[in-house]
Amino acid sequence: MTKGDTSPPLQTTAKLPVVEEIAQHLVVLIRDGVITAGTKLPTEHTLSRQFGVSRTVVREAISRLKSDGLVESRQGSGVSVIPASLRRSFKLHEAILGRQQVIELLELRQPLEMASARLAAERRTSQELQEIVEAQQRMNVSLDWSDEGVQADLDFHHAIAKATGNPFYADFMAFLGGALRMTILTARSESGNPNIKAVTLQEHLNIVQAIEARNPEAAGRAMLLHLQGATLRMTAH
Amino acid sequence: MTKGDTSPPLQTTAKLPVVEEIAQHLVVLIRDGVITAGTKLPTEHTLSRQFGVSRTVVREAISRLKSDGLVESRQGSGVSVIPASLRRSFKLHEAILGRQQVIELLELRQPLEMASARLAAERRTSQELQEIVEAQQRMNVSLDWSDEGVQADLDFHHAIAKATGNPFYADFMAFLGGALRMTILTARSESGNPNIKAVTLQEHLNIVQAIEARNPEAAGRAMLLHLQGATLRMTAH
DNA sequence: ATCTTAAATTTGTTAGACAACTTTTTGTCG
DNA sequence: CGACAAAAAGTTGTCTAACAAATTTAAGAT
Repeated sequence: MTKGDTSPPLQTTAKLPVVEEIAQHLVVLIRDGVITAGTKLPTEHTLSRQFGVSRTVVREAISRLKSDGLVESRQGSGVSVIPASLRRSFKLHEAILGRQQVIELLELRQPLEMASARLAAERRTSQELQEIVEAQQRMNVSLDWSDEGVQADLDFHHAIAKATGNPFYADFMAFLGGALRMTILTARSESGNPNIKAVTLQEHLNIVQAIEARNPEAAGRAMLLHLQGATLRMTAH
Repeated sequence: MTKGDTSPPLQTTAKLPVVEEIAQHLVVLIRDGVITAGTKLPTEHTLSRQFGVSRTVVREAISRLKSDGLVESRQGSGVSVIPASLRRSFKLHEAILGRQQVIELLELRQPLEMASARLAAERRTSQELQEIVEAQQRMNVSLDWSDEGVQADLDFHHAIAKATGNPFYADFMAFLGGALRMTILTARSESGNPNIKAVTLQEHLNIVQAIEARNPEAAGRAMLLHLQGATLRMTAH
């Protein structure tokens, strides 16, 4: 008879770790301007007593804020809040995205993917083109429309982003792809339409051909068509 | 007396904190695939001995990785690496950007700013328009071409991003603006050309008018012109 | 061999201590 | 009284030790 299996303490929400809770609490305090930029946080001792936890836990929470560039600590002085938007971190607050958020994220992705395709068409080397084709083919042979197929799809877009020669494109596309991965997976599993795969492959082929021909305009246009189609397939419940 | 007058540059390397160093080391291990996704990290005790630091430090480092969604820890089991691209964090590794990185970051920003302007022209409310105009005017009255002028400039772009109604645009633009802030500041201080300000203000005015007229095409075009000009001013040392 | 139970691992959290550094206070001298 | 130097207090950085909680592994009994 384990003790923690029943009767959730129903105090807040769930059993989310103490450190995470405190970190989030501090983030809210900073974001809402309760703790103005430039001023200092309460001391670790104070926060420790205030939250009823040990200093270690407080330090781990603050360490996360430092990692995100939200605060800066100087030994002997204290922990000061860094001016409003100098955070060098962009993160999704929740791991799982709601429907509205997926739409918004796709709306952010669209212009980036188009620019990515255009730049790739301009700058791609033969080696980078080969990697794009390889991902395309791997998606082609994936019989089942599930995990590895989605992975090949994401790799396809990532390969294009890498072909821009701009590492920020590559990194950010990988980030966005990871965030949308689950959504893509569920969307495809729910709609059992086998026709979708053929359509997607044709759209991909158009993009590849434009990049191969070093035609930025055509590449951007083909990517736009692909994304519009994909968005419909993903968001039309 | 300003705070930055001390701290002579005799550090250059050995200054970075222990926790940060270890965290970065672990990130590299994961990114380079030395520790495969799905497998577990060495135990905290092992890492502690391996790095020659206490378990507290190791825990703080791991806590940062957890915050970025890179790893997941289960009490009693261990710390397992989360599948490659499920990280819900996009961050700049270095706080200070080199010249090449600035160019690349601007290249990433351009299509986003254009899309932002287009969407803002479509969806902006009168209140959001007012905020854009307010930032524009604040930039106008800022006599000196320094800190608050740059802040108003960033606020201008941020206000446009907020007017898209898409919070991801707003957040990401704030993030990019913060990253480029220093570069903008130094670029403007170095080139003492007072004509630049008039040009920039005129470019901003064109954008505002297009958004006010709810003309997405014109807004995107005006933003493109503005960014191309700004890029030249920033990168042509 | 299978199930149950105990022991060993491993992370989560707490407590206290000392070092390194900064800020504040105090003491001294001009 | 004011300025400067030294001492004291405060704060973050790191370490050690310990226990709690959860999981995994090993041992034991039927």
